Amino acid sequence: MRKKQPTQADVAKLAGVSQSTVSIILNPQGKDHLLISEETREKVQAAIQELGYVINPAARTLAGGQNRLMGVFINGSAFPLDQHGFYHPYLVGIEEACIRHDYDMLLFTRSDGGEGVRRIYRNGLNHLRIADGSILLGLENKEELARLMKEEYPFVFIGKREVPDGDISYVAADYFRGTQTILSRMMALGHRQTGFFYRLYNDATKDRERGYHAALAENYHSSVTHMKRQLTVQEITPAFCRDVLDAGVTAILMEEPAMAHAFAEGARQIGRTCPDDFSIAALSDNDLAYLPTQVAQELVMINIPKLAMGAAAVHMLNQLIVDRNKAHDAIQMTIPVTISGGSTIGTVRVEEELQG
Amino acid sequence: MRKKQPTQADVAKLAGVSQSTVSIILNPQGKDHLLISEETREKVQAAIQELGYVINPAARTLAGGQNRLMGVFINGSAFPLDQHGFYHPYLVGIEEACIRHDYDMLLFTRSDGGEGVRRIYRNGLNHLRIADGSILLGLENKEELARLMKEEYPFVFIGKREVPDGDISYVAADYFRGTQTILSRMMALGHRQTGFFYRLYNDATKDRERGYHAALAENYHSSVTHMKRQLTVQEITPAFCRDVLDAGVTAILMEEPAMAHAFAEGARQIGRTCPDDFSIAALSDNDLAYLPTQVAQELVMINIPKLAMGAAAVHMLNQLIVDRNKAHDAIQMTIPVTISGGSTIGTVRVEEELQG
DNA sequence: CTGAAAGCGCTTACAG
DNA sequence: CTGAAAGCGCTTACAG
Repeated sequence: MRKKQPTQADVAKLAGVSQSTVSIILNPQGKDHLLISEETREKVQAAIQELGYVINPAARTLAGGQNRLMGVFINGSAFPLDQHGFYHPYLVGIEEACIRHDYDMLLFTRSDGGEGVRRIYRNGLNHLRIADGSILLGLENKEELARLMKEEYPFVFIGKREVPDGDISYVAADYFRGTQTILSRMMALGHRQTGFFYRLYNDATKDRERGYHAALAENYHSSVTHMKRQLTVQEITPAFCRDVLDAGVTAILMEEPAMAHAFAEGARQIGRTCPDDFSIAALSDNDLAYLPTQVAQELVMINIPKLAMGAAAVHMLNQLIVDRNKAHDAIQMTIPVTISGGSTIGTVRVEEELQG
Repeated sequence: MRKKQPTQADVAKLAGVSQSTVSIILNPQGKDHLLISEETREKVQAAIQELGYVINPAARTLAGGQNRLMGVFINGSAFPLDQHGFYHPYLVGIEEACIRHDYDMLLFTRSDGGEGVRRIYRNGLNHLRIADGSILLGLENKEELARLMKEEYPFVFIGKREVPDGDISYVAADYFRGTQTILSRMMALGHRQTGFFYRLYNDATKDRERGYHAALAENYHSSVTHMKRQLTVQEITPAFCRDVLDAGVTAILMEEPAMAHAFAEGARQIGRTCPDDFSIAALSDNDLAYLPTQVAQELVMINIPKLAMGAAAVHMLNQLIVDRNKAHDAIQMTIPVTISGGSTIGTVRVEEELQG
């Protein structure tokens, strides 16, 4: 039979004080804390030692205290077998910042209703509520976000999400400026015919798209041919590459490195090489571990500052938790990206220009 | 100002029933659950929908319910930057099993008192108590284990730990049989002079040592020369290798692959090669990612079934939690290991035998 | 089948 | 400086 834990009342009885005195001593941030005499404090500490008292976090939360629990809701595995998980770098940043801010991490694992999508609400219950606040990664369900907002549950989204019913707090990568920088660099080297290819059309894609158009607008004032479409990696065949290149496109922006790699491979098979015949760049560094090391090093791409984003999310969420009783605007933070690689962008060949 | 969440009392009022009826409906495992009429049930569900009611987990825990929270206490980073963390494969198994058993994972991150060691108890408070039970990895502090036992907090240790005050529940790898198998294989190939080198002397080392002696005992009935000592990788210099080999030792067991690799390298520098001049094996597969791929493939070594161990820990802990009000013996489980590689073990050369 | 009530172990005004 | 008391939102006997 499991023994009953000692409670504050037990401690109080042993120390010869009231239970609230014990509570006040245990809560240094409370306003009465300084009023307790050193003598009382020592008696209580001694009783705590003697009984092996430990606080009951559930009772503390219920009574209005905090658990210092930071929830992490991932729409996927936090510990994928291959260790190259998309989310891993965010989690590194989150864990590190949680340690600094003195939070434990609560990983919600059991929200998969068998539909392949993890849901926050099941049976009408918000699982997140046991944590003081939560960081959300990869959640696509905007309804659930809207409901969390309505409940005024403190949360921070990693990645950008625009929801209908008002602003949510998020930390995002600056895809706008990253994309703009890369395309401007290409256009400075003479490229005029551009292509923009994405895997999914989501809020991040919209930012990249805006950056793409901003670069077009500021770098070229006469008309420019450009292609823009949604693609899967499987669709990037040699035939597709020929179509794109024969249309005169020489500056290619792909959402994912794997798509850029597939294009370079497809083009090679029809005798076109990079950067001689075309320049190419990726607008993220996702799943880089699955590409050859050389590609990972040479391909021009946007590096998503995942560690910094994870850490920033913890900072922001801590702020929301601390201020949870004040009226509060959403905090939205955009973190600068860096651009790596270099050898997949070059000047436009003279022949190309003559042809074009 | 944060809105107050609706409570069961609010739901009850709207549905025109008592608060306990709402609770009974929300707890399908409770004994009164079947007694509620379908009509009442529907009224209550409708009220829950309308109010957006969500249960308060802290209140539920306090009142004796369960949170289905499984704590994970790691003496290190759960999300190491290099992604080759020692603990990662355990966590993969734990996460997967937590999903199956419907637990969320609570990662205790904030127990580092700045001493480089994470502690369960701080300020006399057991942080683990918010979780229904916890899995412990890499905890060296036997005092804390003893205290957890005294409190009858449900926990499972990953790795073997013998504590003074009784048995703890653990899941361990079968280093005994793994070591015995490897050394028997070496001795079957003619090796008689053996060396056993370890990095730390802990409970796992003791198991390996027992396996080592078991193999010696069963394979050779006359006297045998053997070396046994504690080592760091740094100490494995060419001079050290010469000493060992010149002493006639031909069968070498190293705790870690890195130690085995260092020995093979050191030996190569003094002109001795494996498996011609000696056979070598590692008694774990820790930190394999840092060794050359070829070494990782060829070196004979014990593969620790980390995924299976993590999953088994969750199963066991779930059992302890379910049975927490019954008297309970500790559950101790040893999981078979496999042995990989092969080309670092060979027959003893005739010259060696003549020399020896 | 359903409700009134005790109790889980805390925090926090409030009263002295 | 310290204590008595209300209340946080549930679960679970208990009574009907």
